[in-house]
Amino acid sequence: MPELPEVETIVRGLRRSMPRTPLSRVRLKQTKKFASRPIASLVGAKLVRITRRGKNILIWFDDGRCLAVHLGMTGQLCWTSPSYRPDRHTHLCLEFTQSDQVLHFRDVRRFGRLKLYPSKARLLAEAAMAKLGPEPLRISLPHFKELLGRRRMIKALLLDQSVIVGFGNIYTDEVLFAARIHPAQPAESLGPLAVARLYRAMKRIFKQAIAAGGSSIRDFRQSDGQLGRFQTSLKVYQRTGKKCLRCRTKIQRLIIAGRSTHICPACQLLDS
DNA sequence: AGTTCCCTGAGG
DNA sequence: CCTCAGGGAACT
Repeated sequence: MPELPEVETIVRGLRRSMPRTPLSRVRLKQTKKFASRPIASLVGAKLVRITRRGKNILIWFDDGRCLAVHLGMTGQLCWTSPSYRPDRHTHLCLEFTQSDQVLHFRDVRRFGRLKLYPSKARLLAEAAMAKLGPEPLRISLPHFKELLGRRRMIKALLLDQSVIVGFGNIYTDEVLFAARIHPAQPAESLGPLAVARLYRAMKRIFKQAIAAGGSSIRDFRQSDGQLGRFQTSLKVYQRTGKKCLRCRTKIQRLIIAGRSTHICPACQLLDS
């Protein structure tokens, strides 16, 4: 569930209380999924910055190394105090010299990823990173138009991180509703007006959701443990059977691109 | 490009 | 007990 706005919210929150002292201790739960023993070698390094690429959180150290964190579905990355008691879902704790800030990573369903890279060059060379598409908040309209010149269903295309990054199931449904586009519409069949609506809806919804601290649907928490506020602004996601806020038709749930999909059947017509 | 699987907790 | 939730890798 963490999509671009939730990941951006986490990154901004993590930056706010970043300790500048050396890492003093790494506590790691060794599971098959997070077999990340090399992370322990970060002791002594200092945090220099925290950035985002798509849904990946990049934690940079003064020796050039980078810890890449993907939250998957239920991952949480929070600052806590040294008195925090790791539970059975806490996989990593980073402690810092002369600091009360402890960074911990929890992931109930273990769909997340932790990986340490020796340098920026090695991170960028990683296939999973190199093939990521453009950032929705940076992309130009002409470039966006270009991405849509394929036959695939628009929803499948938006969800594909190698086409464009940051979309997950919630924001895809919301953006398509706002742009009045049916999720099964072949992308290349969208006219210039529809593409422009989609482009503007994408920018607006991502920006508003970031400003609201993301959407807390199930597990999402900001890096300080607070809930996001954008869930109250969602117009179609999980509103199956409720009235469309634009035309009062009942919202339908269907399966598209293997994902549960929410649409207003009157506002989002499939045209051929 | 579509399908399966990973993983756990919530809800029926 | 069963089904569902879904990001992304690894298949086919």
